[in-house]
Amino acid sequence: MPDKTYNIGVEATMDIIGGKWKSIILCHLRQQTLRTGELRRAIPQITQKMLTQQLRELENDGIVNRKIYEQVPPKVEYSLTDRGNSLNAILHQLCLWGESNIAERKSNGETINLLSEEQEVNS
Amino acid sequence: MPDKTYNIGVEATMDIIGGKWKSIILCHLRQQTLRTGELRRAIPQITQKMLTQQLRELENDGIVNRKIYEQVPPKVEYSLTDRGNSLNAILHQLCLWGESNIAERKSNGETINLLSEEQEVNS
DNA sequence: TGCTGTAGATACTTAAAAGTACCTATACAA
DNA sequence: TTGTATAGGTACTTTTAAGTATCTACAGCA
Repeated sequence: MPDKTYNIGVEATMDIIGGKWKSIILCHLRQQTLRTGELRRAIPQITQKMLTQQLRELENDGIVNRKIYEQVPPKVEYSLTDRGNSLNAILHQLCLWGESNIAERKSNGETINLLSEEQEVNS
Repeated sequence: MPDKTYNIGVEATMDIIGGKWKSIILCHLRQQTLRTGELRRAIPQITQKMLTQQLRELENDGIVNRKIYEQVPPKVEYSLTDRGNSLNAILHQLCLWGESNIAERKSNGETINLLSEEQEVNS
């Protein structure tokens, strides 16, 4: 796809963080390097295929680093690039906004939940 | 859809600003109230159907206000709610990040363009 | 010897998002 | 009287994103 044209900056940014998983993956990479399996366990609903696919795209966009340890069984670590870090600072604000927005809407009587790592649902 | 559960704040935020058009629409509503037609002209590629649909969803999420003037021909104005304004402050940063990211990538030899309202492509 | 964990790839299917086409109704201008 | 602008609605199709199932290869453990 040669020569992609955007009409506004946010369109370009959304091209990078859009979709169901990328923003979630990036938020988990905030402040820490994670192995593939650690990411997968941090985001239980994601499939191996989607995780790999999204990480590849983020790598191609220069947002995450992929470090391969040449050993068996394989070990691969993902971390944010400088560009990824600058983006993640804003993403973190979106994360905080989402949390307070949920709190606001819950106090309005809506039923929306944010699961913390602690309070798991045991149904 | 009763009882939606999110695992991380950014997931909830993306539920609101995700998709191809919403972030763009919101950025255009920054600092100004716009009529439907003004929005449509500001975002030439969007269709009437998508514009209306996305605005309805943003209204349901408490992000935009819809003010109907009971007159013929119809007049409808869209503006940001307080909640919309708090979200838009962050969205504006994503916009700026996108612009500088494009500049960065262009200096790297990639061909990506950001059209300002001035410099139209005359091919 | 067979099972688990590691990090993928690939073909295929399903679900969701976006786009197209065509419809309403009325005021105003040429 | 025909065309334009206003702000939509609705049925249908196409495109894109996401999900499912199954495959590789090797080390270490019981």
